[in-house]
Amino acid sequence: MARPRKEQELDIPRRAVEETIRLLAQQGDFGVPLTAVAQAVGCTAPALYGHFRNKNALLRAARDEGFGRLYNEKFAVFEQMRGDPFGYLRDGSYAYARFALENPTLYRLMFSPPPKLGVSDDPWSSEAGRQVLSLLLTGLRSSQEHGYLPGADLQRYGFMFWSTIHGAVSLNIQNRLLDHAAKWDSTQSVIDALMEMIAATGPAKHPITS
Amino acid sequence: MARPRKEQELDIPRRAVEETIRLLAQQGDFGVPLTAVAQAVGCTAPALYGHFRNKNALLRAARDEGFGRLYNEKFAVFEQMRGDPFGYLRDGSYAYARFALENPTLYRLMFSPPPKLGVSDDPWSSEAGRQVLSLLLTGLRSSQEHGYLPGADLQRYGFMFWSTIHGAVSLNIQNRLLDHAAKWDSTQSVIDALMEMIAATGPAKHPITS
DNA sequence: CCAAGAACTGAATGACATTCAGTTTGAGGC
DNA sequence: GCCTCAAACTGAATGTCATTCAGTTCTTGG
Repeated sequence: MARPRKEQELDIPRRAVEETIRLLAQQGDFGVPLTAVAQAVGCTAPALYGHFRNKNALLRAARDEGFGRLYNEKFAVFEQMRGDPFGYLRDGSYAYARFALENPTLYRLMFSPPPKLGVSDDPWSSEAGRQVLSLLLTGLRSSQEHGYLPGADLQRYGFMFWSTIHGAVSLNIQNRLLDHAAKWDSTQSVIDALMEMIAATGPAKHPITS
Repeated sequence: MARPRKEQELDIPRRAVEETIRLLAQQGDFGVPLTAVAQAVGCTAPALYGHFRNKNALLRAARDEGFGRLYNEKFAVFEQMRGDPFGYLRDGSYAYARFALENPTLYRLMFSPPPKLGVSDDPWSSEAGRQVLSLLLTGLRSSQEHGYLPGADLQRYGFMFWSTIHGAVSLNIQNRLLDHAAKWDSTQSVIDALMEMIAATGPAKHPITS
């Protein structure tokens, strides 16, 4: 058996990424054997080398796919929330956190990749992350136009905003003493506190204390 | 050559941890070969198994040592800042950020360890992290006694505070497009913004805008 | 001085990633 | 329909570690 017949042809690149993400979640670790991916796809390990330079390239592809999925989820919320930038900031953050907590290993691959992935060597790899950030900045800019964060340096606040949520999500993912619900509550509490602070700067529609 | 003579006896456990941390920093990756650690220590790889159950145990020890060093640095600032809780929060955060940016790989090992380390299986492993957090909470409590954050839920704000700094540090460590100075500036900016927010809740000694 | 055990070492073993030569199939030219 | 070639794989190495184990050499208590 060598080259497969047309009927059995399978879209290895796409399926490999898909299965890698699935195995990443299943094993909770980046150390997924290429052999396991190949088996899940239905080919042998060397066959993957026809589509990816090496294992790192496959993980990079999975990472990019992760950014794509995260962007899509955030973008869906964005579309749904047109006209309510404050609501977008809140629900977009929830969506972000939910994605992270539901795909912890993929999230770790996206934001704490092992340096050997050579992520920074590839100009495309940070591009997806930048898109996610730009979505946040758009939300902040709109919020500012609606009276929130008057006079604030959005670049600066945007990074702080992202840092807070990324930090909360990371710490909660890492803390294995908490179950899923507890992680979510803890993360949501941080997001809510953040939103309260922003609300406090706004046109006084949202009261500071409940 | 088998058992070493007393003169050549070397404190393998301590030296192994030390060299592991050094190699971690040098290689910028958790994938430090045990052989390399052994060579740096001056013994063979199997000799390490007399002191650590396996490589993960060695990495856990390095991680604990990292928490110890971080705690020491924060504690030094704490002692130095007695009577100025707001100053402690600021300088303690700087110390935390400096530690993270100067030991990026060790920091990653401490806060984004590969799950296979089995970190959560060991009740001691989170203890050190908890001490660092309790130092922060003490700072917040003192700040509250001095008039800042009136009525705030410290547990909640403490976690948010930590999340923000951890997030900023993590994102900056990960961004390889920035050089060391730029990472530091970016992180400091986040800390300053955070401190401004806390100052704004205080006894009006610290003006909100510069 | 001796026995027992401590502390290592060198030589396997085993899991993977990665490479390579060889095989089979799809497609285009005739 | 047949032939040739490149594409797409496969099975069998190779190399890099982590980990184990049997065997060797010190140290120490008697």
